[in-house]
Parts: sequence; structure tokens; C-alpha cells
Amino acid sequence: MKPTIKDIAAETGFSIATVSRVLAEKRGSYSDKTRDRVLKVAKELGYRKNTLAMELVKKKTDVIAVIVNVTPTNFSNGIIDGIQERATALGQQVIILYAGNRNHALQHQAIITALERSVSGILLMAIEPDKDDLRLLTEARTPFCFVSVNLADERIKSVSSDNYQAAYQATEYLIAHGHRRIGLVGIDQYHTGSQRRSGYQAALKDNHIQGKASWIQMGDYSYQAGQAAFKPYQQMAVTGVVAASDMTAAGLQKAAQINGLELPMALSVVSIDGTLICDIATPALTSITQDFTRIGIESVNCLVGENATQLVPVTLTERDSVMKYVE
Amino acid sequence: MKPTIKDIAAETGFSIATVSRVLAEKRGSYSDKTRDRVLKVAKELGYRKNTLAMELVKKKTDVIAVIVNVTPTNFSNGIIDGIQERATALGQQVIILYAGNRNHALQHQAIITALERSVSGILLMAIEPDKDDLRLLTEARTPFCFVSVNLADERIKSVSSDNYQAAYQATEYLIAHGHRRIGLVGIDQYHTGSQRRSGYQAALKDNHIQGKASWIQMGDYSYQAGQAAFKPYQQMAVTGVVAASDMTAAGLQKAAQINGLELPMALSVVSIDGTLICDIATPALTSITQDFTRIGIESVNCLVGENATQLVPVTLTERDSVMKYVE
DNA sequence: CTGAAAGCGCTAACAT
DNA sequence: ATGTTAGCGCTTTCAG
Repeated sequence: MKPTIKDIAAETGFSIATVSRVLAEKRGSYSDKTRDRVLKVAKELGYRKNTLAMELVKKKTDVIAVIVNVTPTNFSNGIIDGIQERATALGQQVIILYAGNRNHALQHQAIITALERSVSGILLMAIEPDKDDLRLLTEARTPFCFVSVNLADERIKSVSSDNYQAAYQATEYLIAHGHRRIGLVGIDQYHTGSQRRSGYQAALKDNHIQGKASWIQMGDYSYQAGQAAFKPYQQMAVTGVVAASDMTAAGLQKAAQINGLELPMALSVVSIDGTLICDIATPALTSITQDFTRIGIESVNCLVGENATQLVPVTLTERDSVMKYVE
Repeated sequence: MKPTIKDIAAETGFSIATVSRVLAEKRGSYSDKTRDRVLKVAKELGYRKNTLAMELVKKKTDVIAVIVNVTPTNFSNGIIDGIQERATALGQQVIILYAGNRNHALQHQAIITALERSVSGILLMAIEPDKDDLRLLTEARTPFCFVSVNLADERIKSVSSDNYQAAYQATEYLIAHGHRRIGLVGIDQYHTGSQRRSGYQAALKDNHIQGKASWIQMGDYSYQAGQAAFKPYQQMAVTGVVAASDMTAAGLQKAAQINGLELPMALSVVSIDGTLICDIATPALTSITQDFTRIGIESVNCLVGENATQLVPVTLTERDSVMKYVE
């Protein structure tokens, strides 16, 4: 059996209360001699605190649960790094619960799991909640914050990049390079996708370009979504494309090249993300770069009640995937 | 205050024991009528079970902790998928603890965290343990298994690809394509790296090629490690390279292209991993492909005592990054 | 500075 | 089928 404070108490002759105090470092409530003796015996016995028991009596935990929707793209690592960094600084542990990809049952279950573990806060990453999820979250008294998804509801906390701006800037960049037939590929039907669509459409409109519905190719931010869009784009003679993710951009470029196009001459691409994939792809992808670490950090801030930036700005990173278009 | 079984007991008039029984679905120990009443009140009150309390009294949890070393490459997602899949089938939850990259303090702390939470098992992914880690793990009575690292110690459980074979096959493939000056880039000094080095060296030896120490460029499996190796390789006129990861391979190819080389004519590359990066890179990377999902599944099996495959076989996937070499 | 005692929310004998 | 009771390992008054 694992040793408990009782064993230490028996061994040292102190009461369990005293042992508890030194182990919890309640300073000023025990003498140095007592402390040394307790610590020594604890070490000898190979004592490990039972966090479960502690959390039960304290009725609080120092753990933040991150529930992540596993999108078929690769942006999440940076965010998790940021979360980890800030959480550690605040003395919180981080546990990550994977919820599959757009899997309602798993997603709901993950929220319940987090709630039943009495975590101190819940971060929902790339998650689109349904009514039940939202009810569950609001009824519990656990703080929560959506990450990388902006639900466009003032009452619900979220931290994400400015999706509208991201798409707007990407589209404008292509327009500034002479493109007039501009696609948007890989976005989904949810909040993030819709916001990017709005930004894209606004940029077209502000520049007096009459967009076509077919220029928007829906998808799931994946490499495959990019590949699949190439043929349609070729048929409609699109010259520049805003891709919803680096993965999607890479897929589109690859399909174009396999079909004999010379890039970026025959097709310009701007991706949204700015991960290492941009450097790996050929030509290197010009991107709207998200500040993932910052998003992670701010989301933890949001959770602990500090006022956090809810819309993290994006920046443009020029690489080699866009070429000036001349008729 | 959150409602507890006490509240349900008070409301229904039953004892807490009965409430506990129906909530825990101890079938046969309560009537249908009782169950309906209890469940109804539980729902009305918005009752959520306190997992902490349950785990404390049961002295066991149904959670597997995955401690992951964040390597600067991208192989881990597939493994986690496999772990998740198998764990869910076994009724276990999965929590993931990030331990930074080769950060001894964080790594040790993560093990302690897992132990103090009384998890049912610990999976250590891409982790190189030191003496203290190993002592901690063996002294606790918690099952553990190393994943994607083979410690070459019969007494310590691990599941990984056959690193020796992976490097051997990659090297032989290049030799079969006429290469004689073959590099190995991106490996580290730890077990995985050493095992791959052995396989590489054995393949050279078996084919009567006298290797040079400088053909081996150490690294950390990163994109940057690949980039950094290009110049040295160019100077020593290496014609084929085995890369320790897809990321490293991509970095090497990119550096070569930036320096004006035509690939794969001027340099052939085989990578070890076989992730989507292989398709994104240009030319698409021929790879020794690891079965990540299988590794994840087997590692969970290993934990729960089923006899698991400890060395998961790799396969060769031909793409476009290797060209026949002729003098 | 230390100890005794009362729980945290739940489960598991042991009764009935 | 249900209730009573005794904890799980820890923290925290309240006394002294």
C-alpha cells in the first residue's frame, strides 16, 4: 500500500494534522525541527501526496482542461504551447482531452468529463458547441472560453484571430497584385468559415469586384480540400486563391503542379495560418500569419478573469506563392 | 453549491446508499420505480457525479496519462489517435501532459503529476528517462510503457517502430539506386537516434561501403536540422541522404533547392515517418512509413497487460524523392 | 506550535 | 430492495 500521512504521523509521532501542515507548507505553523523530521520520514517512506484526496476536500483543482477538436490541419500545437506557458506561470496544470473531429457525442462527453473532474476552467479549442453543450457549460459554475472560434455572442468568452480581417487582408493582397478572379477554399460552414467568407466578400466588394458563388469552395481546412478545389478553379479560370489553412493551400498547389501548372505564375495562393508548412511548400506560401502562442496565452487569461484580448490581430508574411497578375 | 447524492437522497427520501447504487448502475439492487425517481430528481437538480470522490474511495481511476515530449517534428498525432481509440474501447479516459522538449524538470514533474493523480497507467511518448525518472516509475506500482522509444532494456516495456530496420531499409534503398555516398541527418544522441545510426551503418557495411563519420549529421529531427545539413553534404559530395524525420527531409530538400539544385536529380532523400509532409514536399518524399496508429494501439495494450507487439514493423513508401545515381 | 475531530462526496460491506 | 455505518486521504476549524 502506498504510504499516507497517517503512516508518516505514526512514524514520527506527530499528528496527521501536523504532517499535513508541513507537507502543504503552511509556513509558520510548525517548527523547523518538526519540518525536517516529517520531510525526512516522508522521503524514506516514498510518500506521494494523493492529489485526489486533496482536491476533494479543497473542492477545487488547479487544472485547466483543454478540449480539442482534431481538425485535419496543424495549427493547434502553437496554441497549446501558449496555454501551457501561461498556465504553468499561474500554477495550473493542463490536461488535454481530444474530442475527435466534429463528433458531437465525443465533444459532449469531453465536456462532461471535464466538469465531473471539477477542473478550474475549460478551454474549448476549434469546437463548435451545440445547444446542449452550451447549456451544460453555462449551468456548471466552471469558467470556460472558446479558443480559435469566435461565436459572435458577447456573453460567451472566446479568443481567436480576427477571421474577418484575416480573409479580408489576404483577399486585398491578391487584388493589389492584380488579381480579379479570386477563390476562397477550404472553409467550413461554421463560425470561423463564415467569418472568413464575410471578410473575403467584403474585400471583393470594396474593390468593386463582382464575386461568384462558385469561387468559394467549401471544405474542412484539410490538404485534401485544397487538392479537390484545383479542377474547378482551373475551369473557372481563377488566378488567385485564399486558402483557409496552410494545409489546404499546400494541397491546392500540389494538385496544380501535378496538373502541369507552373507556380506561382499560373496560380497565386495566400494561406491563412503561417505555420512551418508555408516554408515546406513550394513555392513557399505567402500567409496571413496567426499568433498562435498569443492566442493560447490570452485564452488562459480569459479563463482566470483577467481581461484578455479576444480578437488577436494577424499579420501578413510575404513568401513566394503570389505573383503579379497581368492580363 | 453543486448538488450531491445527499441532496438527491433528501429530495427522494431514499438513503444515499440507494441513490449511489442507481447512479452507479449496480443493477439488481434497486427497483425500476426507485431508479426512475432517483434519475428524475438527479436531472432536475442538475446533478453531476464527483469523479474525484469516486476515485478516492475506489482507489483507482480509469485514466491513462500520456506524457509527451514535444519534438520539433510532427509524428505524434497519429500515435495519439491510436491511443485514444484503444483506450476508449477499454473504457479508459486519456489525458495528455506536455513535458516540453528534452526538459528534464518538466518531464520529471509530469511523471509526478501523473503518479499523484493515481492514473491507471502512464504512457511516455518520445521521452528519454533519466535515472530519477526510472526510479520514480518503478517504485510506484503504476504500469507504464515507453512509446516511440525503445530503451533496449528487456525489463522496461516499450512500443516503437523498429528503428534499426527503418534506417537499414532506407539506406539499402538508396544503395539499390546506385548511391554510394550516403548521409544520415537529424538523429539525436539518444536511443532512437543510436538505433537508426546502427541500422544505417550496418546497411553500409553489408554492402561494403566504407562510411565516413562526417556523413552523419546530428540534429533534433527538425526542419532546421535538415536545412543546416545541406552545406556540409554539398561539400562532401553526398548523393543520397536518409533523413531522421519528414521534417528534416523537407528542410534538407528546401535548402538544396534554394541553393539551386534540381531535385531529385542532384540529391536523393529518403525520410523516416511517412506523414502528410511527404506529399506536401516537392519532390514528394519517398519514406520509411511508420504505423503510428498501430503504435498507439499497442502501447495501450501493453499498459493493460495484454501482450503487445513491442516492435512495430515499418514499410517503404515510394514517392518521387529518389533518383537512380550513375557516375 | 500541535492535536483532536469533523468532514469533502462517494462506495461498500453489513444488516434488515 | 434499502438503510446504516465506516471509511478513502486529506485539510481545516477549534482548543490548548
